[in-house]
Amino acid sequence: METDQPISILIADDHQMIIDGIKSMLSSEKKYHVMDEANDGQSAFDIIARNPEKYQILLTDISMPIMSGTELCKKVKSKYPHIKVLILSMYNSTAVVKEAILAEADAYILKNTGKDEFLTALHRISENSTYFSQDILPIIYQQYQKEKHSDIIAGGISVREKEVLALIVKEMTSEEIAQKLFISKKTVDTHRAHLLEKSNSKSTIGLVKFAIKNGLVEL
Amino acid sequence: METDQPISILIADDHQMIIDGIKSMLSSEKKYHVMDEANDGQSAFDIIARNPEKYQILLTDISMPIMSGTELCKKVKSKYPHIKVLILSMYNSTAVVKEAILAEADAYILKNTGKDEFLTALHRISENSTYFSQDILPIIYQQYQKEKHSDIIAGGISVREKEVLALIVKEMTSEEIAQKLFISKKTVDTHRAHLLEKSNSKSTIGLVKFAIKNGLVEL
DNA sequence: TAGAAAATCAGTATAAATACGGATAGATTT
DNA sequence: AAATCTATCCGTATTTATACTGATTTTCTA
Repeated sequence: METDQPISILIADDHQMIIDGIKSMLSSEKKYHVMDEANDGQSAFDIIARNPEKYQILLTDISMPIMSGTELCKKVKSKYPHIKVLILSMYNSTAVVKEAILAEADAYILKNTGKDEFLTALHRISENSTYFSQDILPIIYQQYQKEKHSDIIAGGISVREKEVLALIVKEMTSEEIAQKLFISKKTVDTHRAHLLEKSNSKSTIGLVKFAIKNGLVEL
Repeated sequence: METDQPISILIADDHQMIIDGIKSMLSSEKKYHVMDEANDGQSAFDIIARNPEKYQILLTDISMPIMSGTELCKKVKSKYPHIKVLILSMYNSTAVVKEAILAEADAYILKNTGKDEFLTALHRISENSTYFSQDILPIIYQQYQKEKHSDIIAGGISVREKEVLALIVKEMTSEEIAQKLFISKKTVDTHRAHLLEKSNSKSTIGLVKFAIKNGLVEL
């Protein structure tokens, strides 16, 4: 199937410039063809759902509004396993990489890598192989397997903790968060303590940076 | 001079993919030619300093390591005023736009704008005109003129305040910051209060987000 | 040179976050 | 069945941050 007609690609990125850049980059490569594009995870998923057989490769950013790249990857991989997913990320952090692996991404590259590596990644996943940016290889061969709980995400942070973290980043106090989630302020404090540990932060400030770096929240 | 030989461009961006994307986008436009590239502000400046006449347009990202895009813009504009500067930004905030204007940028566009707008911006600055992304036009025609103090940056934040902010984002307490800057903790608290006002934040969390959004710190 | 703004410092008070040291119930894994 | 992990809760104490109302010096600029 790689011989005559080009491999069709769907790009999901909230930065139009990245999309246009990639399209231009690929315009000279007749092996690939960018069929459609989306600016958030949900639209990307909808586009695929409308005609799943149309796409062979999904090229997605990590941090996008409405639905993140990793969530999109998970959903696509579970419903349309024939689609290869290449994740593009701004940051090179253990947590995000692990999340991408757990989402069963086929390739993961950083946005600060060049055209060559990008094309290599595309070639590899077209051959049913995988490609992970060189910088993150050490991370992969660690014990990510044992953390394969569906309810554990970036850096061992639970869904509940993530929920609390999102509200913290929204400048809410423990008191306010407690009310919003119908739990005690003490419980929120405990979550905070665990978040501080898991993110190796000294204070809430570190927490905010952690959340942003790991794409757990929208800036 | 626009007639025969292409207009030479220098790109500064710490994301190689953006550089390659832009290069691909411009490869079909024979009017422009990307001569060189840099991954941070300092290298970009060095490259220009080595041969200032070689470049007609500087295309730079806002947030870059070592030297930011706006700083780069200021330095280039003061030493080599013949070079037109187009600033590429991730975020569309009043503060950043104002900073870009004060840095005398010729064009300012967002990374989520498409190829067309990008080319329009290039054409405009080639004709000694300016181009500012449509979304930010209202901001421009406000009283940015009266804030034209060289020591005032993003959102009316002074250099000292910016200094304090940078340390806050590094998870330092007021006490620690006071020691580091050889001032009283009370002074640091005052700076904090002013920063909270100017960034419209309820707490330090908002301050951190503000700093990141406006490229005042490296994440 | 008068006025504005920045940078410095102070007191007092409250609110919020962090650090301890616990505890319990439920789910999952080994 | 035992161990582990999550999510929930409590008390006490300390540290940090924020709010409010001041003030002084310097620096720049209109």
